[in-house]
Amino acid sequence: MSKAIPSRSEDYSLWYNELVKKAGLAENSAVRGSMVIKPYGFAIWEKMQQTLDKMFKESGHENAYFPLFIPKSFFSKEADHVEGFAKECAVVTHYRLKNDEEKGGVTVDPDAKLEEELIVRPTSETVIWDSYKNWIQSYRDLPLLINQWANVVRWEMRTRLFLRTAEFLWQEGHTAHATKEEAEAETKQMLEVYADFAEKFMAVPVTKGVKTENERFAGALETYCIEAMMQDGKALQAGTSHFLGQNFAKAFDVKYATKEGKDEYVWGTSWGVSTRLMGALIMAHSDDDGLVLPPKLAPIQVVIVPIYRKDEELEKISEVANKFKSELQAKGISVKFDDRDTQKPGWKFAEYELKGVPVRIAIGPKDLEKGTVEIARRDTKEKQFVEQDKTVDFIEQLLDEIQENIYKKAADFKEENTRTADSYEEFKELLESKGGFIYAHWDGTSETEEKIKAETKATIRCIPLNSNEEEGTCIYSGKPSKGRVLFAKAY
RNA sequence: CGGGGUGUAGCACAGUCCGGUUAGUGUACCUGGUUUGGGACCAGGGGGCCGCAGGUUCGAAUCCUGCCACCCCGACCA
Repeated sequence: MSKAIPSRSEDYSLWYNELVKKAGLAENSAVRGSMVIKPYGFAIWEKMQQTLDKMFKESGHENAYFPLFIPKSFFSKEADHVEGFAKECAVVTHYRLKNDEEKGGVTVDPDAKLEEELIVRPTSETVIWDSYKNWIQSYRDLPLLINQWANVVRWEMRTRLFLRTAEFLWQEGHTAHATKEEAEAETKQMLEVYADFAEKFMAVPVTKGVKTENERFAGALETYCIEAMMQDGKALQAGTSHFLGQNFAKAFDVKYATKEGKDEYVWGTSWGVSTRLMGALIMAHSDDDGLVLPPKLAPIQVVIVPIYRKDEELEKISEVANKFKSELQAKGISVKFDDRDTQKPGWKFAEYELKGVPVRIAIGPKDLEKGTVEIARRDTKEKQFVEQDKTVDFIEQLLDEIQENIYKKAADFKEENTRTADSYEEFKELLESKGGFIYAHWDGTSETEEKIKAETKATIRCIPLNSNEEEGTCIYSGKPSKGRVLFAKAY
């Protein structure tokens, strides 16, 4: 099968779509807007999950599970929340089918109408806070630090594999605290966890910041986020962490008794990342030959391809290959020895490049003679011969080097495509000609933000956390501004 | 939901304008043989509700109507 994918320069969107499908990550399903995550794609997601789950547990969180269905009435308890999600909810109205006498097949049984409709969760704040009401009585019950791995449904108009699907997988953390300060600290802590994960594991550099009022989570007082840059210069929101204040505590009447015996509302946070991270991972590093995976998240880190003519040769090569396989595995490196005789070496090379396997070892008759192996790295496509007794150490080091290199490449790209604009003309010119991230002054009003969005399609991705205070004037309104914010076109 | 485009073998496409033998090509698949350091070659073979449903016609992949799905551009989107 010809697996060539379109080039990025030709058509970036098409390149992404084809890559996702050809690399065996995911495909569209029979259900509109919902994808099938295929084994290789799911293996990458599982690695992300395992890593994140460990990070959550190390920071004191526990996993739990709450229902998929949420009673409709729960949504209306928090006004901003319902407004934010109402437009994209899937609703369950009946609980039974029956045979269709007229048209054949089955039809919804009108006698099986639910008293109260159920909403398929688009996020779980409401159902979780309803439980928290019963779980929290006293300051001794706090903080409550819960995470849930789940699927959620948001009825999106236009979907794209991983980046925006009607149903997606994610984790959502929901915590309750005695004080505002504690909840704020939690919100920021989880933002740091996300940023660490993105940079150290996904090798994707991110900008940390706070969302403007327009972009804030429905029901939150403050939304923190990490924003990544894709290879086409567009921004991708990779994770969010929300400070909910006492909004949900008040909506669901979650109070605790203080040491002094007074009743107080608890303070909440919620935070999440989704299978959208897969999109970020793919778009940040991959090239026209296929995926480029960071070693820390690659399901297969090293693949060994034998090159042989006769069965005796394969036998000898297998001995060497299996020795490397077990030695590498002993060091915690995942290895696949592809000794299938149904595909030729060249075919396998192309296949594992498409799948983004970081390191490839080829062993052939020449290597047996010389006591070497050929080692190829996916990120730079460099190949070299390495002596067999140095191979294991070499690879261990090489995996670290690849992890670092692809991070650096992405970080350099992000820096090269981050610019400042001091006038609206310059802003529009930069956005049009170069894209990328643009730091510019903004007067702090939603009105200005929306006008800029309408005229240029760029939005304020965030107000960066590390930005220096700098007096200036808004590029749009000319009004005073205390610092630059990050603008970009976004996914 | 609005504008545009596309649905033909697992995948990529031709054929559709102008209806007419048995619907083709590449690739993938199966069999046999030769091969194997970058997607092998030769020979033979199998695979099609032509997106779905209706209609026009002696006859529909082709014409008409409706629907569905996907892609692009908008709108929408934490």
